[in-house]
Amino acid sequence: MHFSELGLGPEVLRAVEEVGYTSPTPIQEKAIPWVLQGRDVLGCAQTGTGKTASFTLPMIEILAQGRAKARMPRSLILEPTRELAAQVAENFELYGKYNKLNMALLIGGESFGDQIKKLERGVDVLIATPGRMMDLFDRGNILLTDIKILVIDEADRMLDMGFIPDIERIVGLLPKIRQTLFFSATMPPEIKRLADQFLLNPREVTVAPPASPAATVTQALVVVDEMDKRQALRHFLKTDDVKNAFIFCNRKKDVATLHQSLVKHGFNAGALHGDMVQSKRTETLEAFKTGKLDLLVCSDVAARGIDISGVSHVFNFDVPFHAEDYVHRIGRTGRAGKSGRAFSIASPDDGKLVLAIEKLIGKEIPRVLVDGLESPELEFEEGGRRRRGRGAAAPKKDKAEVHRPEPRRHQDRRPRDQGEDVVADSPEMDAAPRASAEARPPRSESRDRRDYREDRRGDERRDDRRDDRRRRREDQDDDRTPVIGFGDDVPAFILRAARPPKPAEPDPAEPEV
DNA sequence: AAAAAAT
Repeated sequence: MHFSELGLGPEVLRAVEEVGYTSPTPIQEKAIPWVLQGRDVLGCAQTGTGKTASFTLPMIEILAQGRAKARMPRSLILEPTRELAAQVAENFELYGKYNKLNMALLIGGESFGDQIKKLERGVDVLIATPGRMMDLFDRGNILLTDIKILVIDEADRMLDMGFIPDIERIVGLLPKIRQTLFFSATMPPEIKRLADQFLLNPREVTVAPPASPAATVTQALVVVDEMDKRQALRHFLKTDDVKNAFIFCNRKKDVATLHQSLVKHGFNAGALHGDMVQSKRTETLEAFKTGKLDLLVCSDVAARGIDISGVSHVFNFDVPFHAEDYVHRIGRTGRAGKSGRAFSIASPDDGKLVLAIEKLIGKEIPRVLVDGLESPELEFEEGGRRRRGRGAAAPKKDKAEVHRPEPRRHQDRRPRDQGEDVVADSPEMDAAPRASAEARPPRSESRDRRDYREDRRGDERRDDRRDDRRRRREDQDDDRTPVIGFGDDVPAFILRAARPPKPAEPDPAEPEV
């Protein structure tokens, strides 16, 4: 199947060709002809399937005829997050290169002025998040009477985010005669109801979810005490050949503190969450995309849909609250047939969350150990009583067998504070051999621990048991090589540890347009 | 529980 067989015009085809794609993905192949015929489409597809181009390409084609009048856009695309909206806008720019279409991106956090100016000039394509869209409408800057095509993207996520009332209101303002394209990764009853309400005799297009990340992404999980999480993360960052990575936190404030901590440790990291100024969000994401930033510490704002090719790792600094988010997060790597690695850092309290994830993905996430860090067992609450178990398996006696040599090309990217010229603020716990814990001046204490304690200042729930453990650890011999030891139950992972396995399915590598 | 989205 070739793009030229879908009924797209020469301008669009030329743009597609220049980007380097020759054959459409399944959803593009199925949906584009229907869209071109003016039919409503109900698309059941996730990001990563080429979904975006399945509506942008035919829309460019359709909108190439005719011209927009001032304030009367001819099409409207609704997206759940600002970043996704921006991504769709880029898509239009890319493929609309040879069709002169006017486009406006209406998202919050950016000045009204420019957006209003564009609307005044007349736009063919309006790409918006619901809040800003309604705001501008209520101010009288948009007339929706000329909308010919409506796209509702990621409907299930809109539902999760509580946007459905907004969406219903917006759709109520549109002409009844129009073409509607409705996409959702899942079809729960509430979404089905919406689809019935918005669509007229739609063609249903369903594509299998892209090879589940569970198959294309090598996963591992470490259980450490809450206060050791940063050190565990840094260990992975330095020893696992990390080219670039998403690092997910559950809370915005933790995104900020972890980001600061990583920067202090010399990592080239940026931060992204929904409370940041939009200009910073855009700038940071762009820097990460173009490789100016190696690491992106982020909240779940970036968990879904964000498409950056060639991300080598995903780290869950926190185990996500919702199991589905785990799948979305690790799906940021291992894209387009490439391999990816995902490490999750759990604290003992995360037992239930880990179980939920393993149930969802249908397998156990291989446990790993970080040398030098104690790995407590996961705890599960059951009927008020605590049951423990299924943490990491006991470390292997024979370390040599599972020893992974300290890598190599990371050395040059490594924070400068490693080694002898350790300065006062220098944090790395293992940086230099030291005497006993008692003999050490307080400032050589790990920064993490200080930060951690500062975070918890005033929090009386300090756990003496932990202090004991900590002392024991600090007394340990210090000239150890950081190694990941693997639990007994995961021999396959050990064998492949140095090189991620090929995806289970030799992915046909359908180019995503 | 948290995060997302309008100011």
